[in-house]
Amino acid sequence: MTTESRPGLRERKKQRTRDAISDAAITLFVERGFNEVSVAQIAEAAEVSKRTLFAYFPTKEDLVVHRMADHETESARVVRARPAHTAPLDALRDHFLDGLRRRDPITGLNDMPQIRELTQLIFRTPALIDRMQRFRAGGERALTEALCDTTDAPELVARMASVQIIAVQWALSMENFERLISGETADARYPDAARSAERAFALLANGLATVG
Amino acid sequence: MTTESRPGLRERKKQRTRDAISDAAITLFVERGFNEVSVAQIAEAAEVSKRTLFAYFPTKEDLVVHRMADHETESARVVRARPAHTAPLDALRDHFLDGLRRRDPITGLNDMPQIRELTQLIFRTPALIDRMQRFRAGGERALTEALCDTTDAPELVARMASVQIIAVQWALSMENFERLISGETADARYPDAARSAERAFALLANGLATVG
DNA sequence: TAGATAAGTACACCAAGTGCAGAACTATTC
DNA sequence: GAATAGTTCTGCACTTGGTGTACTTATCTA
Repeated sequence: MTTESRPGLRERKKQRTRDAISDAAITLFVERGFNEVSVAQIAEAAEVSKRTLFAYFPTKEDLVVHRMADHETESARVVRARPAHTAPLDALRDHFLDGLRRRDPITGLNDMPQIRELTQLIFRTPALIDRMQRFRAGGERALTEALCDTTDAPELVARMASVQIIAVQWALSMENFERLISGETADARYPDAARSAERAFALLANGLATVG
Repeated sequence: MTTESRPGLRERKKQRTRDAISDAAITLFVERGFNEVSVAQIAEAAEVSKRTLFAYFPTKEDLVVHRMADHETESARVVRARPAHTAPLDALRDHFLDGLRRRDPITGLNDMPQIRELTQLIFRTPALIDRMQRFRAGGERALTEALCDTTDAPELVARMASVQIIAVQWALSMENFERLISGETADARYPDAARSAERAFALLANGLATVG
């Protein structure tokens, strides 16, 4: 009756429940603000018990930020998957620029209403910003390892390079977020965003001494 | 009876109360761990009501991290106060190296028992790490402004330089913290710490392209 | 269809943090 | 130096995030 590749009913139900909870949460948060909605209200809206909600998401913050979890190790993956004879930094720059072109939400350059609302929610809520920073730390660790494994740079250099790169990517994304929040469209912002990214990566490559 | 410069009894009492609460908190936290001590117990140990405790410190985390608040704008101050014809990055490097020599706790290179214990407490407690990151964001903003005000670098460059610098300083301090936590003494660590810092700042100045 | 196993629920509980009304204290003024 | 105005502190009730537990209900397997 069920094909061999399809997960069982149990797994499908779990996924549906998980989505129901997350959707209810984000809808309510966007509507009324993170602190103005209680987890009890979310559980009620998703038609599950509070206890079940916490079985799927360990904290209230995770109801929102779990959607970003995939991106945690993105930079590390890009470095590992880069073509031979390509410098890590070049691969990362190209990937970021491609993200801008594709309007990847992670670059801050996506102005679709749902994504914009989610972004604003996060940036208006200190507790959520804090939580995002934890992903950043994880991303730094993963990138450091990727650099160590795929280049012959000493560990200190890998660590420093990695924190610099993540910091710059983060700052570029933040800048784009802010512009979009203040009303600019993604298409209008794109040319400057791309130029900024190119300059920022050039700065990473060539060093701060070049600007006095 | 009181000299004109001395604050009134009320102010002095406030300061004493504040110190009593903070001291009680840190003593208990170090003894038993952040999550194993409730604010009610801290209030009791400091002989104030829970309500008074929250009048002085807005959250449980602030009981610990308020001691770091002064350092938030340290980098910005260093840049603003640097001698004429000195590059910001040089001033910051010299300041960091001087911090290492002085065993400034902020560099992670102080192994006095009290400071070591406090450091370990923070790094063992995710909630406290999160809170520390908020200082970092403030430090980045302040440094960006300082760079804009005292150099003719465009704002994008100032922003990127600032997040890179703060990221590197943070990573260097973390490295020192970890070494000391794993048993090394500050004096034993010092030579490597200084060399690492010099290399890291050189990397900032010369760029990542220099290392493939 | 029986029974093992996993998911979900109800309920009681703890801790962080807030609002409020009044008590205790400090500063000021006559 | 007593009245009083202004702060700080307290006690208490309350909300909310999060956990432990014993129990029910649903899915899977044989």
